[in-house]
Amino acid sequence: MARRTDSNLAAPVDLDARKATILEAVVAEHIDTALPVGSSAVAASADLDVSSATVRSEMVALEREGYLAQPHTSAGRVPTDKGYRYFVDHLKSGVLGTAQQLQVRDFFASVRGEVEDVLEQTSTLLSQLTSYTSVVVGASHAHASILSAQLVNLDPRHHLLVAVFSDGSVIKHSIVPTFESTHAEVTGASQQLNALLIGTSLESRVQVPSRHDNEASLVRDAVSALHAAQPVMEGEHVFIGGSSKVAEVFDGVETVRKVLAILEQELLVVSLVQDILDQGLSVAIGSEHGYEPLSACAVIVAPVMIDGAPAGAVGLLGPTRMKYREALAAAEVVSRHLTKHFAGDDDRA
Amino acid sequence: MARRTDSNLAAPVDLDARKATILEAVVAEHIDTALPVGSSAVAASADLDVSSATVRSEMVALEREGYLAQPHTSAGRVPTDKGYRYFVDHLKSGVLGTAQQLQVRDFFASVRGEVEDVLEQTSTLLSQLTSYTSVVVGASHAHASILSAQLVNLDPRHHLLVAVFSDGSVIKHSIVPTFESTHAEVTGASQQLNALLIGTSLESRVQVPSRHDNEASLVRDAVSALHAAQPVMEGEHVFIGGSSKVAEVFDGVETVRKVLAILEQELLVVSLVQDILDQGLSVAIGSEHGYEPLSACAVIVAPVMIDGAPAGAVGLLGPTRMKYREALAAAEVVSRHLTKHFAGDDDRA
DNA sequence: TCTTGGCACTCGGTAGAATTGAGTGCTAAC
DNA sequence: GTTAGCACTCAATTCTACCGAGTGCCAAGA
Repeated sequence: MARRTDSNLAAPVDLDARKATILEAVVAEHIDTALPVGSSAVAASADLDVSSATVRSEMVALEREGYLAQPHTSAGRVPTDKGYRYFVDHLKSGVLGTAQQLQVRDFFASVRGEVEDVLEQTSTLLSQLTSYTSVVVGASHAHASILSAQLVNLDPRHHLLVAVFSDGSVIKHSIVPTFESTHAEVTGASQQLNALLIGTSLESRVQVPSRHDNEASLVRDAVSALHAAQPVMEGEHVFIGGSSKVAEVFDGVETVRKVLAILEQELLVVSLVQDILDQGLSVAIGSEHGYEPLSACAVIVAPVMIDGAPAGAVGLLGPTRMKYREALAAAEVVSRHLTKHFAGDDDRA
Repeated sequence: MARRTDSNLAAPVDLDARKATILEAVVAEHIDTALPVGSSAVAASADLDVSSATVRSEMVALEREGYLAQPHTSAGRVPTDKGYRYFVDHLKSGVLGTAQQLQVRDFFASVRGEVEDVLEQTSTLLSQLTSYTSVVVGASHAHASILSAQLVNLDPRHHLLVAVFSDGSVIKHSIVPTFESTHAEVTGASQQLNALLIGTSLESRVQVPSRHDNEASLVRDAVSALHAAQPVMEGEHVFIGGSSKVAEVFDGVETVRKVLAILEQELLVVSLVQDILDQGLSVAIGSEHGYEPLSACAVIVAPVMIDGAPAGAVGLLGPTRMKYREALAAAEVVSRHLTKHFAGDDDRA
């Protein structure tokens, strides 16, 4: 399973077998212990029958090539982002533990409710499965068509536009005209809106009435409000689960603060996920995504499909030394279930 | 301004003037420096003309009475929760800095949009003003009456109930009957629902049709779905701003983790805020609210009113050594503005 | 009786020195 | 090309001494 397209990067230079084994041993060990890994540990663990001295000389090579780094002389080696990248690219895909598989199955067998609720709960699930912070990004409504649009009279000066979309989403928008409207005018405008908007999507432009009466004016206000809402929709469906994991998983208050600060900006999180997907990656390590404050992080993403079209994504955010195999497995399994949940419409009991 | 009712606690024993001055000096100094405060510092700062020895002997008394504590012999004193409580109860109310006042004014002069958006942005504002994590709890919809209810046909087996309330809120709920319905049936059910529900609130029971045709069945499903949604509504409107401040303001990863974990459970946050309001407090210090994981925290709350009735609250969460005067001032100012914003309906341009 | 200067004492924090030990790089021999 | 051997490096740990902020107590003074 390729975890990276070669589109925008030099073809991955493959290391010879022994270097690869050593690199992988270092990464695995470091992920486990969070400590620099020494040559003797590698010589002992990996089943290459060479002495630590040999490992050592290979390690200088790996360091020269940028896969490993030394915190200081006389310490063991630590993987660089490039080292993690190699590791991830050559990872044989893992499987979820049976207990976790069961948990996922149970979850999707019993979730019900609105899309938003499902996504929110999914983000909690994903975070529990992995002990990392999870991100679930919902579909954009841009392409959904409008099934119903109505204007509701709150009081003479305040009206509420409520639009229902074919994907089951609903948006509302206050309309506060500069004039008072009669009940009849609002009802009339509501009917016109329905006629005008049903079947259109947020992307399509519609012909608004050009008359100057209150009713026409309401219709114009409503339509423009609706189209103004479009950019907002993107960010509407971000669910972040397990933000407290950030404090468990990163060391250094400053890192924790920076990551939390990023997570607070949901729009930014959406574009982060989107960027990674656009790059064709399923894992972005360290500085591979451009977000400097997250340079200590690795982000895993997996797209969710509806009708074969991308319609959102699930993601995991952890330290660069995260447990890639397990986390990738979890993200993939959950995204697959989610895709099925929205496609086969219902694995409900 | 009383920050505590005496309803459930022994009447506050008032300390003699000198003890009070000393206690207040210790608290103020500790809030400022986060360090234990020594007798000489107090003797120097507070304008009581006594020697450090005298201060010392008073401090032993204050410690015996539970207002102060010593981290260890030969360290200065640190306030206990009881000490903070005295401090807060005798705090003369502060005023916001002019820059901040301006910021609040500007904010409320220019916010617009749906209630949810306003509340969310308010929570960000409050957190920026104070450098603490903020909580904004929106009104419950229980009392709002229904202005419109309609059933929209997504496909023959999936319908969406959309209800609009007099307070401008909208809720939706999927209806997935066990049978397929014609367009006419859905439209019919929609009309019946409108007739049935308009003017009722989520609290009032309505008479549902007892017939056995599809249309009646849809109506029953929709009504019960709507009433089942009620408990959920409470939690619908919680906005937490500045959760990254948690990492700035508390020391100890474990504390940060615990606090974040609490903040993740929005329902819990709502009841925390509600509990504090119910106790008649505007500040809950340390273990005064029953939430053990938050024993290192102080929580400030200020109710938001609509039409004279409580309709939500704003809150701030910080360490027990938080800057009470400023934080209280910010919470009060913001809650007042918010109240005005929703009442005077609009200080918009 | 309250206040205060004086004084011995406590104990966390810091700074420096010594030590440890994991791990390296190099080299000479296999 | 591999490896055992060895000198070297350097963070981390331990130990020591010591400083000093702060206390508690007491005896003298108001």
